[in-house]
Amino acid sequence: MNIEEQVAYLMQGTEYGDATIQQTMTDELRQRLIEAEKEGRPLRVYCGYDPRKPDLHLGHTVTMRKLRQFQELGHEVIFVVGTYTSLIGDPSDKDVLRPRLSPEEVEENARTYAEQAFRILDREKTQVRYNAEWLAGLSFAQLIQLASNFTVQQFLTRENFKLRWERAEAIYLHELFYSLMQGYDAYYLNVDVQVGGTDQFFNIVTASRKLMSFLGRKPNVAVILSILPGTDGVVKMSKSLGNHIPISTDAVDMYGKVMSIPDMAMGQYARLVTRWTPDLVAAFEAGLKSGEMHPRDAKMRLAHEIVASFYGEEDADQAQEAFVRLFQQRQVPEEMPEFRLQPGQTVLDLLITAGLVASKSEGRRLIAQRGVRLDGEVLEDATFVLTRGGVLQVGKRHFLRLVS
RNA sequence: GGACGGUUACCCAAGUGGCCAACGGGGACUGACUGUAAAUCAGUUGGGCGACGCCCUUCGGAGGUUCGAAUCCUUCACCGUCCA
Repeated sequence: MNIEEQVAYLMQGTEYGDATIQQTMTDELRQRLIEAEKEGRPLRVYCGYDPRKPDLHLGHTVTMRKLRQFQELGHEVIFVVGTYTSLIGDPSDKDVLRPRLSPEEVEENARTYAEQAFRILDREKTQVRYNAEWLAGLSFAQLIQLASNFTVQQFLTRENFKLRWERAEAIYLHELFYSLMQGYDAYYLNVDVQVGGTDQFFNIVTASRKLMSFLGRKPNVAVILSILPGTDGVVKMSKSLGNHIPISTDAVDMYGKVMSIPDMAMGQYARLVTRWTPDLVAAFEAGLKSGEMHPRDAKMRLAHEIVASFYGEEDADQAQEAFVRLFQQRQVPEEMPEFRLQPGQTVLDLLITAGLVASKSEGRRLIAQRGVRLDGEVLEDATFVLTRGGVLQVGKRHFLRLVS
C-alpha cells in the first residue's frame, strides 16, 4: 500500500464528530507515516485496556482490529493493560460496588485478557505493558504539575461531564485524573498514535495531546473509532444489555448472531470488525445501496468474514452451511447434542434437565407458545411423557437428539 | 456536622395504603410472515401447581403501624445535592 492507501485504511471506521478534527488527524497521520518511512522506523501505536471484564465481545475487538492493521503495515503495537487504573477503581461503574482487585487478580485477569486479544493481534509483534509500571511511581508533586495544565472549565465542557453537571449528577474528582493518567501513558511510552473509542475522545484528543506537548513531546495522533452497535443495531454492544456477540462462542453461533443484526447496521460492522480494506468496504456498501447485492447475501458475506477472522475459512464455511440448512432450507442441523431419555420423563422435565430452560414456568411458557417440537410436530402438553427418541426442537435454534 | 432527595424486576424508569408480580421504554424469548436469527405484526418476560384460577417469594437491609404496605413510621447501610 502506498501512503495514501495506508491513511485510508487506518482511518477507516473513525469518527470524530467534527470534520475539522477528522481532517487534522488524517493530515497528521499522513505526516507521521511519511516521517517514519523517511527515518526508517515503525510508528509506535498504543491502546489501553481495562482488565476488569474477563470475557470479550465483538465490541471490544474494534480497537484490536485497528491495532492489527497497524501491525500489518509493519508498525509497533503496545497493548497496555490498565493495571493501575483498575486498582483504583473504574469511576464509570460507580453504581455497582466492586471489590477492589488484588494485584494478583489483576494480573490474572490481564493475562486472560491479553490471551483473548491474541486471537486478533499478532502475538509476535505485540508488546504487552502494564501501566502500574510507570504510574505507581508518580509523586504527588508530579501529579500537581500535570494537573496544572488543565482548567476545570476544560473538563466541564466535555460532553459527558457537562451533561452530568447540568443534571446535578456526581462528578468525582478522581474521574478527572483518569485523563491525566492516560495522557501520561502516552507520554511515557513515547507513542505516535493512540487508538480508542469515541468515549475516549477527550482523554486522547484533549488530555493526552496537551500533556505530551507540555512534557516536550510531539502530541500523538488520535485514531478514534466508532462504537459498534449491538445485535439490536442501535445501542452500543454490551454484555449487560444482552445485545453482545461474545468472541468465546462457537462459529455457528457467532455466524447466526451476526445474521441477526438489522440490515442498517451492516455498514458499521463492515468498517469496524472485518479485515476488509476501504475499497472492499466501499464496494460492499455501494452494492447494498444500489440494490445490486441482496441484503441477505450481503449479511451472509459479512457473517462469513467475521467468523473467518476468528475461526478460519473452513469453520466459517461450515457455519454458513449450517445456517443455510437451518434457516433457508428449514432442515434440522447435521450436528446436535444428544440426550438420553429417562423413563417416565415429561417434556417439561426434559427441558429442565437438558438445561434448555431455567425454570418450569419458562418451559411451560415455551410450550404454550408453540415453541417446542418433536420431529417437527408441535408439543402442546407439558406433561407429555416421551417414549421414543427423535429430534427435539426448542425455539428456532436449539436442537437436541433424543435417544432412548 | 446540618438540611433535603434517592435506593423498584436483565437495563432505564413509573408507582406515595388495597384494583401491584407491580405502567412505560429498551433488551431478551416465542409465534406469524419473510429476503436472514433483517423489517413488520402479535404474544411472553419472578417462582410453583391437578392452573385461564390459586399459592409462595420480590420493590436497599432489619423491625413496626394497619384487616391490608413498594407505598406510612423507626432504624441501619449505601448513594447524591446543597449549606457549614
